[in-house]
Amino acid sequence: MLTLQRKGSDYHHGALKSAAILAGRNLVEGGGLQALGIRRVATQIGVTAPALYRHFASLEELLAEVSCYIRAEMGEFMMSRRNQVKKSRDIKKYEIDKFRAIGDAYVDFADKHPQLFEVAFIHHQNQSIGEYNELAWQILNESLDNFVALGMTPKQKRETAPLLAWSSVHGLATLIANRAIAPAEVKFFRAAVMDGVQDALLKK
Amino acid sequence: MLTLQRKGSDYHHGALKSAAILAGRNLVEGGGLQALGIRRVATQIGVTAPALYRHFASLEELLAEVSCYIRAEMGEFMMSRRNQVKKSRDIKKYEIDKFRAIGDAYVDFADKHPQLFEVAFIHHQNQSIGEYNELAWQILNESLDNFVALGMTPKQKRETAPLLAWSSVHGLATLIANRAIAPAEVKFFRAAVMDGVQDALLKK
DNA sequence: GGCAGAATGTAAACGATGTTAACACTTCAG
DNA sequence: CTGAAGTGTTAACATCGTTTACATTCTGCC
Repeated sequence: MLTLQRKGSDYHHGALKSAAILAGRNLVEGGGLQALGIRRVATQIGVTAPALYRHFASLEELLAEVSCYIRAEMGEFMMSRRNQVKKSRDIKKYEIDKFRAIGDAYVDFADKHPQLFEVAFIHHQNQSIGEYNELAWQILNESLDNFVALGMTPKQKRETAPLLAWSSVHGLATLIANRAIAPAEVKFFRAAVMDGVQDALLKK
Repeated sequence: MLTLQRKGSDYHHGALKSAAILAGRNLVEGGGLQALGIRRVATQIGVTAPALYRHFASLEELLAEVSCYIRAEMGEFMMSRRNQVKKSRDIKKYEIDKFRAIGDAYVDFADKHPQLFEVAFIHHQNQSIGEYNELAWQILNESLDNFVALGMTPKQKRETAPLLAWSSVHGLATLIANRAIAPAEVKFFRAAVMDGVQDALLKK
C-alpha cells in the first residue's frame, strides 16, 4: 500500500520526491525519527538509495521536508476540526467553541501521533513561528481576530495573545507527546491548561 | 580534558558508567542528539565500544541516562538562579522575583543549550512530569506554596497552577530552542509569556 | 525523425555505526 | 590459593549515509 507502482519502464519513477516524503512520514509514524532513513525510504518506494540523492542533498534535507509535510498535515487537521464545530445561536460561544476546537486538535494530534509531532517541530534554522507552521498560525490568528472584533479580547492584548496561547498549548502538547504526564492525569491537565488560556485571552 | 585517565592497570576503568554519561552529555552539547553514539562515547573516555555494553544495554539506554543527567543539571541551574535573587523588603515582590528567576532560568537554559534541552525532554516511557524532572518540579511547587501562603494565589488555583505555569514556560522554551521564533522577537515573546503566566497565577 | 545533453535511475564501494561473540585480565570471596 | 564474577579487548556482522561511475530515459532543437 505504501509502495508506489513503477511506470511501465524500469526507469523514471515519476513522482519520486513526493513519494519519498510520504514514505518518510509513514516511517516516522511507525517508528519515530529513528525509523527515518535514506535506504529505508528508498526500499519503501521501490528504488535504490542513491536515487534519492537526485532529489534530496542529504538525509537531513529529507527530514526537513518530511517535517514540513507533517506540519501541513497538522494544520489541515486543526482546520477540519474547527470546521466541524456546530454553529451556535450565541456567536461568542461559537467563537470560543472554535478556538477550543483548534487547541484541542493541536493537543490531540500530539497525543495520538507523538512520533509525528516530535518530528514536526524538530530544530530548523531561521524560520519564525509563522513560517514554521503557516496554516496553524493563520487559523489561530483568525480566531483571535474574531475575539477582538466581538469585543471579547481587549485590543491591547492582541499582539501578545497568539504567543501566549501558542506556547501554552504547544507546551502542553509537547509534554503529552513526550509522555511526561501520567496518562491518568492527562485529561485533567488538558482541561486546566485550555481553561487557563481561554481565561487569559478573554478576561478583562 | 574530556577523557578520563585510566588507572595504572590496563583493565578496569573504575568509573566508566558515570564517565560515559558525562561524555555523552558533552557530545550532545557539541553536536546534538546525532552526535551521541556508543563508539564516540567510548573513544572519548578512552575505552573500546563493547565495554559500554557492560553498563548500558543499548544506545537507547545510554541516551535515557544522559537525558536524566541533563534534567538534573537543569534543575540545579534553576535552583542556583533562584538563590541568586536579592532579598527585597517587600516579601511578595521577593517571591515574585524568585518565581520569575526560575522561569527565566528554564528558558535561558533552552536558549543557550538547545541541544541539551532537546535531549532532556526526549520521549521516555511511563514517567510522570514530577519524576521526569524532579528538582525543577519541586522548585516550582515551593514557589507556588509560598504564593498561596502569602495570599497571592487563591487556593482553588493551587492544583492547576503548576500545570499551567509549566506548560506555558515549557512551550516557550521549546519554541525558542527549536528556533521557531525569530531571534529578534525572542525578547518580546519571552516577556509576554512570563507576564501572562504571572498574571494567571496571581490575579483575583 | 534523429540526436546531443540534461535528467534520473542502477550497481558497487567506502567508512562509520550499533551490536554480538569469543576471549583475556582483574578482583575478590571462600 | 582458587574459581567465579566482573570488566575490559579484539574480531566480526549487518546496516547505515554517501560517493563514484555508469546506464537509461526524457526533452528540446536541427
